[in-house]
Amino acid sequence: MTEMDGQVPERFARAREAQSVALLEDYVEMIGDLIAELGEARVADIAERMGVAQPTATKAISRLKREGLATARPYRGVFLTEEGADLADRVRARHRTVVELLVAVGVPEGVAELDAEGIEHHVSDETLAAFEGFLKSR
Amino acid sequence: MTEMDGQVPERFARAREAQSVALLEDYVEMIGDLIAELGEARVADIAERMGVAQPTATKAISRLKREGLATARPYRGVFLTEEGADLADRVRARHRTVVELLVAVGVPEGVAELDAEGIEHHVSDETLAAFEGFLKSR
DNA sequence: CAAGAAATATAGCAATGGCTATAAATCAAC
DNA sequence: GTTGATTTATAGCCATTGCTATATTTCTTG
Repeated sequence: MTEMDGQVPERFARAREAQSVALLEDYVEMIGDLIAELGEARVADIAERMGVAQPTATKAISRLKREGLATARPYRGVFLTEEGADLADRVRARHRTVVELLVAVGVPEGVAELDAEGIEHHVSDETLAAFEGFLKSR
Repeated sequence: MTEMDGQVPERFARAREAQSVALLEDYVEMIGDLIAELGEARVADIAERMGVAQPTATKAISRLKREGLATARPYRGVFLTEEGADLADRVRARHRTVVELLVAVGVPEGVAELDAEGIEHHVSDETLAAFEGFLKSR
């Protein structure tokens, strides 16, 4: 045990909070990718890439709209708000940094990609800055 | 984009799976800690340390019993099965390694503890091995 | 050992994130 | 421009993980 015992509940609360944001981040990044590649993000494409059924994607998109990250008209494509696009950029950059960090400490490329998907959502700004510093100073 | 585009849905599915196991791991580790410290794990203590209400802890313990990781009789303490104790040991070791790795690449101790709580559940055996190798070879 | 305090369990609610089945809207092609 | 195919939305289900309120059991103490 460490000297931080008193903060244990807060640690878990923080991890839970991060998890609740993770899905939003994944969807926003994916929508950003689709728009960049295809000019628009269709529900069917989003569902396929996320590996979920189409109604699941529709429901997630509703939440994105509620949170002000995306806009969509019924039976039309999905688009990101400025806030959503900013978030997508940050998520993408963080993902790259996490993969690079993992590779830098010896994790095989493919494994790094797989693990980064889960890890990235729990990397705070401070840790991300440390990762960048480490990568630069090698 | 990388050369792994075809596996994107599997990546997310894997991250989701890891998330569903994370809570079990946290509870098992915490119960192990409590037994080591106090000789037994009471529901009230588990709830307090996990930062959740007592019925939430009770419900989680039911799941642990269902999964064969813990045993408990009503109104009595909670104990780990052999499988649960093994899991607790592995989780604890992995947690330490993740914190050490983070510190090794420049993350401040306190931040490392916070972030590790979320990160550790997404660290595969292969990545963990790479972390250990990196730490040893410094 | 009886009563009150403390701990645990249960009931029931909400949000999230899955799913299938089906309805409704759009698109394509004749 | 209709019709059939495709796409999206909706309805309704399940499990999980939280919560509060309340019942029940155990513990403690006079």
